[in-house]
Amino acid sequence: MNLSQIELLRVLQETNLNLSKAAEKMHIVQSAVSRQLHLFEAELGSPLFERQGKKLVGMTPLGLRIMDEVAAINRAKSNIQHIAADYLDSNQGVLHIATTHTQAKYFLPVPIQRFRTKYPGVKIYMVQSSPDQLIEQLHTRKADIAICTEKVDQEPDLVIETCYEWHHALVVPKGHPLSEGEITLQRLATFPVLTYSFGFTGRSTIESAFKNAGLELDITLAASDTDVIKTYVRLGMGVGLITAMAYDPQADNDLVARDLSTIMPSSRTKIAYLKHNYLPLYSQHFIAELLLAAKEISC
Amino acid sequence: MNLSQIELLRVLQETNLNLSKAAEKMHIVQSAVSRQLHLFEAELGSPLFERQGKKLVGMTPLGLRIMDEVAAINRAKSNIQHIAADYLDSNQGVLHIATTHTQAKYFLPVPIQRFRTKYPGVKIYMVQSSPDQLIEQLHTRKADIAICTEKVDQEPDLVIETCYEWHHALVVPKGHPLSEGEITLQRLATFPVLTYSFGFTGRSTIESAFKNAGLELDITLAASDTDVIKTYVRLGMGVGLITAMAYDPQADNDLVARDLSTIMPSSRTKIAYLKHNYLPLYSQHFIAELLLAAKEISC
DNA sequence: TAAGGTTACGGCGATCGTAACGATC
DNA sequence: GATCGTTACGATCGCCGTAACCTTA
Repeated sequence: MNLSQIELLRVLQETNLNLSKAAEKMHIVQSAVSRQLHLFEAELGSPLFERQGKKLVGMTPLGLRIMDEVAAINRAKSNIQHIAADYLDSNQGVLHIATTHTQAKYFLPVPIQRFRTKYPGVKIYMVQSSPDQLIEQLHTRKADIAICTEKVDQEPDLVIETCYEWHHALVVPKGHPLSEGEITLQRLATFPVLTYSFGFTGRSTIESAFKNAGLELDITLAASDTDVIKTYVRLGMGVGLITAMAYDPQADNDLVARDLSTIMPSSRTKIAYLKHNYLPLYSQHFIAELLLAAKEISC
Repeated sequence: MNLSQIELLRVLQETNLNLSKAAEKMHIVQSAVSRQLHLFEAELGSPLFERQGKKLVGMTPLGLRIMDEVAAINRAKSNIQHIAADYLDSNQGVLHIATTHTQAKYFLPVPIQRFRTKYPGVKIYMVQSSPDQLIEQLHTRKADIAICTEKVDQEPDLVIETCYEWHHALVVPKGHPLSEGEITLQRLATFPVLTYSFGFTGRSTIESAFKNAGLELDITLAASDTDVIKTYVRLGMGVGLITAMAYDPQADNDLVARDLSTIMPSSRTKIAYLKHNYLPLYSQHFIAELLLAAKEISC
């Protein structure tokens, strides 16, 4: 048994058990991969893969059971490398942040800018994706840290820290009936609503708020992007329900924002990362920076 | 990085950072070990060991941090091998049981005999040791399963299952004053006591029982071995406090046993094994056998 | 001087790449 | 015939063992 055989098992999983693709990923010829797999299976004494003819079509129960251990080894190996690299120079490296458009545009700019001045040697990659894919990004190690609002509870293997709490706001064009007077869910429900797509930025809290009040919600347009929503609000297509921090008093001075914190439950944006995965010092500092920025928002 | 380098780090720890000893353990020459260590340190970019001259005298912070990952890799690697071996033939293998004399003599015979008839191909090794060393035996992998009564709570990395609950009994020669009448702690305390050595077989519950009653305990002789205690009871050196199951009505018919369950708290014997360590099927069955035998005792 | 560690060098074996072949769609 | 996997063979590179040397108790 050796580490490249362990690595091979991981790569095979990522390539749908395709030896040729795996060989390519590992920068060796396909025949070498084939041989190593056979050698490994021979060493263990039983096959790890189900085969149809020569093609790999699945894993044996033994293979499946062993993949857990394989994952543990690969994780630890990569941790060793990262810890050592971090120890050599904790001021440079790469940081992959998976998040949604809203966070990237309205929350992250400040903490990221501060982080960059402290760690100019760290390259930052933003991996934008939909909320339900964020966790997947962590597991496939395309991202080191995910920042998300929905669906991240009760995931084992993940560390989840609450980042900040926020409310939705209503945005309407100046002069719109809802720009004045008391806002209630009942009153809101009489207008067509523009808000986030399903799964995005607290959409679920909006739905449950209306559902609990026994009201029907008429969502005319759903977007994953606050700016799109604002654009259509400006066109008079309806009233916008967006996260309060996405309202910019200067840029959006043609719109009126109304606080909804009294009639809508709050949402929580969280930071998530893999439990057994080593985070370099700069990543830990980045998280600290996020939490600091979050505190400032709350004030 | 390769697996033998990882293995080397583990062996170095076990040999007090002695390269020559490590080489011997790994069945290669010392120069090879030296080279591999240097290569590994070079690959990581920083030393893992503190050196005085050429001697290794300790680990760097980096080295210490990395040892956790090294342990994880070695664990997973060994798990892979065991899982595969188990899958090949779950009816043979080796089972190391760490336990104390009392368990080995009075509790284990029945479950072990039953286990042997089911798994004649499994070799059983009894690792007798003192209770405070039992856990050490697990961590150093000299034992797969430990059976013990004291000091096994709140160990992380260990799975602990309660096996059975038992009480102490008093044994005295026939005709002894305590062979009749009500037994109280007060009355007991007026006699010299023979019982287990510190740390053994519920010794601590005996002590606390007397202490809570404000009584001084006069322990004339302490042994780790019930048979030694019985021998000295026969010689009239005092009254014996032993585990109830160690009294054999036939073999010990010259002694009288008195139940102490009403005046002495019960003790719990537990089964312990490493958390991230794969236990072969037969080991799992052995544990089931233990729990079954424990149930029968309780009846 | 013994014990522990490093370095140089030669040989052997593991593993790779090339290449030809086999199977399956 | 294109894709995917296996097998044979020669070449290379890594790693071990021998051995000479260095350092410190």
